[in-house]
Amino acid sequence: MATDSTRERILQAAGEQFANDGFAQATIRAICCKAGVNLAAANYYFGDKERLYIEAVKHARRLREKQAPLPNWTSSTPADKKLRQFVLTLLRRMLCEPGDPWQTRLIIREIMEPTKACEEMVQEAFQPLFQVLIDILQEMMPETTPLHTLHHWALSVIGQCFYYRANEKILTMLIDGEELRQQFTVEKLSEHITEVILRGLGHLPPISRLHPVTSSRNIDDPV
Amino acid sequence: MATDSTRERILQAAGEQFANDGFAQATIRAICCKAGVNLAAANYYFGDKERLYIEAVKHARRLREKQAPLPNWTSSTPADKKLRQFVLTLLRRMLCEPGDPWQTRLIIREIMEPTKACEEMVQEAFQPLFQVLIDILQEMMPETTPLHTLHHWALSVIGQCFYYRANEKILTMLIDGEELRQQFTVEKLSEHITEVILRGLGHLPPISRLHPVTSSRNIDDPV
DNA sequence: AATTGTTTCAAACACGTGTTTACATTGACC
DNA sequence: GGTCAATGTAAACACGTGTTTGAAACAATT
Repeated sequence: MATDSTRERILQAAGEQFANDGFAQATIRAICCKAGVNLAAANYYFGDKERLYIEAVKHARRLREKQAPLPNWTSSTPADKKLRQFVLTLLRRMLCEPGDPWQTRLIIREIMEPTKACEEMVQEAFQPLFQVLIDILQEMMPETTPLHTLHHWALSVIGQCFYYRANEKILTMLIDGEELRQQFTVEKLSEHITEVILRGLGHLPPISRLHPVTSSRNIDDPV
Repeated sequence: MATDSTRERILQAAGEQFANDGFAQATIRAICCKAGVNLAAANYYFGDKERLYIEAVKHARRLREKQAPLPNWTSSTPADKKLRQFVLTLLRRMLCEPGDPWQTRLIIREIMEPTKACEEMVQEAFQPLFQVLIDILQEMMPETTPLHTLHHWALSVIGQCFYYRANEKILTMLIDGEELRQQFTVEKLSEHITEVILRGLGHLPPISRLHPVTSSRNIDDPV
């Protein structure tokens, strides 16, 4: 049908506009203009601006998950390999190169300023993904590890990944452009983040033995 | 002068409104109403909405730095203690409990969606803070460590801290409220984040020896 | 007391926005 | 070909917003 074409065009244009300008700043006029359809078409297909926004967010998330899916693991896949691939996938979704990352920008916006679209997104996508990460970490830590400790480590993983997308603009002001291009690729970042976690969990040899343990307080290993 | 009083009142009200609603959504009418001054007063004192916003952001940052300053260190202060206190300070600024954290919400907004106010903020506050962190890390890592590696580790620290503020709403949907209240305090979070980094750098004993090193690839220690 | 500069105020202006409406066009089905 | 529902279009509407204006209230100085 031709209707699907206009509907799709509006959804695409709306996604880009909302990602760039936010919900309030983006105008239906600009969206319809970019989509090459009449002003009233958006309201005709989606009712009002808010429902259009919600649909655009859902659309963006579905797109993004297809573009960067988690690999299939077997029961024999080692946990640290799963962690490595998990981080890589998360970063791919965040930074989504190559191509225009409007989907992720839109999702980040929704995370920072949740609307009605957020709840669906969390339950459909974030909650399961979070659980996958928890399961991986659980394999790498003692059985007796309390749940909140698993949560802390999981958020350490996600936090590091999230930062590079969220503070993109700040990064370009703090770090030289050439260094960013060469050392802050998806591959190198995922490599670094994985190593921070693996070393932290004692699954990799320490980074150097030049500096001995000089903790200013004692850590009692509960096991 | 009485003029200073109204100016201050507008600045305070503007900060709260902009923090809650963002630049576009916040209205001068609402700000002046909350401040208890006439509608035209905002334009009278600040010219236009954008300059009011910029002043509000500057005001918020200055307030926040006074409320949570970095401690004074001597040359004999051990690096891991400095790191611990750095993380604690950063988290205090982010989460700024107790009290209404409108200052931080406004700053986070500016980070996510930079305007003219951002450049001043980065150069006056973030750049120096970033350098302090780099210096601390440099003390804990081999002399030969390349700059971009220091940057990676520094961003691992900041990223973990940032996440808890930025994704506040998401956290409440992923993690039980009671657990959040008990296990996600500023003190416990800073403790965890510091330990992730210290263990990663080999400055603390590993978390457990139950699970042996099972890396699926080799790490060549360049030193 | 008069004057001058500053601050406050209510009202109005100009503009952009989401939404609606009434009409035109299309396209499938009998 | 005629009918009718679905879709596309342009214009208008209703409302909220940032900003301006011109006068009133006030403070300080002469």
